[in-house]
Amino acid sequence: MASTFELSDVNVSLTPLERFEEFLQSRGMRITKPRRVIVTEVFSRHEHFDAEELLIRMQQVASDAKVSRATVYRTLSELVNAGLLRQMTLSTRTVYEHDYGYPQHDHLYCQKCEKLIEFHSPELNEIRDAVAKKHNFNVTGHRFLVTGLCEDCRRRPPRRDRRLDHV
Amino acid sequence: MASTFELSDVNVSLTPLERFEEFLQSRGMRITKPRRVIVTEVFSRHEHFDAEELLIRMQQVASDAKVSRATVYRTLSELVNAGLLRQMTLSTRTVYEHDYGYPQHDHLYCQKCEKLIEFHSPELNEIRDAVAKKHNFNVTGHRFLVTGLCEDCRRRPPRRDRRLDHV
DNA sequence: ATTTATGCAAATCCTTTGCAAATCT
DNA sequence: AGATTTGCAAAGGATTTGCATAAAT
Repeated sequence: MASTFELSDVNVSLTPLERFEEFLQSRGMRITKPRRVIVTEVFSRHEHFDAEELLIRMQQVASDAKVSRATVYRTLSELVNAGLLRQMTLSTRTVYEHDYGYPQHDHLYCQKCEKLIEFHSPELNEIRDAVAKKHNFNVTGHRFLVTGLCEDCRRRPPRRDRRLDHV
Repeated sequence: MASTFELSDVNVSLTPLERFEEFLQSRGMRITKPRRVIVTEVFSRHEHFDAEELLIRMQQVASDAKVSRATVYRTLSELVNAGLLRQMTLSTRTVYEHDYGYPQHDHLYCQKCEKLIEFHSPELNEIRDAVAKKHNFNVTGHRFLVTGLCEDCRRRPPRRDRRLDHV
């Protein structure tokens, strides 16, 4: 059965946890301890992370709050569905980042140190929408990843392995 | 030992096979039958494909030209290194497309039928380079993927599963 | 004759799933 | 109580790897 939840209903003044609880309720899902603990941990830091990194962090919190790998994966998926997290696939791993209450942005990706640098570009959306219009395409989002070498890594001789170019 | 091959040395008038042979030689790698057969098959069609699809195509060619799965993967990787193919990771699979002798472009990705529509946008590079300059970032490439619904799929009610938004 | 590449099957990595037990409402 | 969620371990899918054999230089 389709949920009645719509993005326009988002109340931006809620904390991520409150927002997630609202989402769970709207779908008839339960507010459980593992879910609460995961959201709290996820939003305690702003850096990008992957499932395995989060799992390790989860295993370091108070022993009565430990969560299994399966639940970490399942909850990350729900957080994406809820619009709290955004996910993207880099060359090897799937990374997550905060989406809720965080402005839209894109990334510079350093192929050497794997650092992700965020930037904001309104012009990009204009280009995107113009292209979409031309193709009668209905845009729901985009992903723009600029690959190369960050400031720090430029000092060392760059590597030239095409294998890493795709991300 | 580092190869002396540089992108500026590319002779654009070569066929993909010739170009690959040149690449192999420059690296002291051997020109083998499986490699020749794969390159020929890969460049016999322009559509995007993944490793498994190519493997199936390989198994349908003349029986004396069959190639194993491992060799398909290994050769695809070399074709990317050689600059003949470009690869990108979609939600589930890694797809390849012709790069050699083909103009730079980006894609509209239909989340429903998984179609990839190519488009060209010079303005995009300007934005990219401007942002990079601001961050003292050395660009080697980029990937811009616009997600949504293509013209054909717009006629049916769109799905709203955030899980598919990341590609 | 050497050295590299291939094919096979086993191994790996990341993620998902089945199911009984635990936890919510 | 009744339904959903969790944790575990096993299953999956895609890709990589070790090693003996085949092929290229």
